[in-house]
Amino acid sequence: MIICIVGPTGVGKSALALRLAKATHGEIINGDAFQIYDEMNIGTAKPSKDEMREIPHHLFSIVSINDSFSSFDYQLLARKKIAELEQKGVPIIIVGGTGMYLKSALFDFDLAPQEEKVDLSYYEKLDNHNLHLELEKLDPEEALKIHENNRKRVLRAIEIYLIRGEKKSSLIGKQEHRALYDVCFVGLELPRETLYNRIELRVEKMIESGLEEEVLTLSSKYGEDHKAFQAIGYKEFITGWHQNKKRDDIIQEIKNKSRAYARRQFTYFRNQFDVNWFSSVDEAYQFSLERLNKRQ
RNA sequence: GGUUCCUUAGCCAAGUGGUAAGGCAACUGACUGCAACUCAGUGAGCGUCGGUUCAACUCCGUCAGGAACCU
Repeated sequence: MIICIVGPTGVGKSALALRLAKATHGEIINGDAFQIYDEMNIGTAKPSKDEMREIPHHLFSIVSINDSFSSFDYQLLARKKIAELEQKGVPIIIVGGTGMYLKSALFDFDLAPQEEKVDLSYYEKLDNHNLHLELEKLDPEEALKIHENNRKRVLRAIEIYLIRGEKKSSLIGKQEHRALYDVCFVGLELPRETLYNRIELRVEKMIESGLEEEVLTLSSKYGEDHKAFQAIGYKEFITGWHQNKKRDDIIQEIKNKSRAYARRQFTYFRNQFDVNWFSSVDEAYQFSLERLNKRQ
């Protein structure tokens, strides 16, 4: 039995996971795209060293900022870790806010093991509209689903076809769209206003804890051009410095982006997973505990 | 007390005598190798009252609120 704790940023997922793990001698697997990276601690609200020492935490800080990481890598590592813990017979608690990572690991996503590079330069030169027309030729079904302005996704759908020789739509069509594990999704929610206040407070705490210094240190150590720095808090400081933005404006921007992110997470979890939602942490805790105990 | 100017969605803001750009925020949604990414959709009839006009948010006046300057 796997308990997968989801919800928007700042609701208290990590704390719930920790509490559950302590009570059940369970172990925690990270389901967050940026807590994966080493050295990004303050901005990603990673659990503290003490907490990690107390309870086994997996898939935290395992990738260097230099490395590129994707949902394929996550799928591989997470599944491996799940198998290992199932073998060991401990309760598994996955916590994270990255819906797609969770979905790709837990559901029957078909991601090709190694992806060769294909030359997309012809496509990259096209404007949005013509690029979309190209996808329409290769994979009309997929073209219907992706808006032509969503260049990134249109390009990726074309790339999938070129690499795999099969349409993205047909690859997805072959899947059963069900979870591969006995997993129970537990969602934490709060009224918008309460959540937004918590998020703002959390950002302020991050600033006090030295987020700005962390960003400066890491970006000068590794350079600024890394996927990892797309993370909220890092991105805003890096681009803000270049644009000579005022510190307060940068902080405000981080708050805004965090709120918008929380909103998107709600949309994702509500509509992509079958989640048991709780606005009370205690109730979520009780519910999860019962689920875990039932299987042991 | 006088003169001039301003008043457009939650905020910022463009605009024309013929029925209102855009940005931010908010909300809804999409999401199968960048996902804390990327993308789509949704809102006002223009401070108030009255007048001119075929037609006013756009012209005239009234009142209210605000700004600047003068005394």
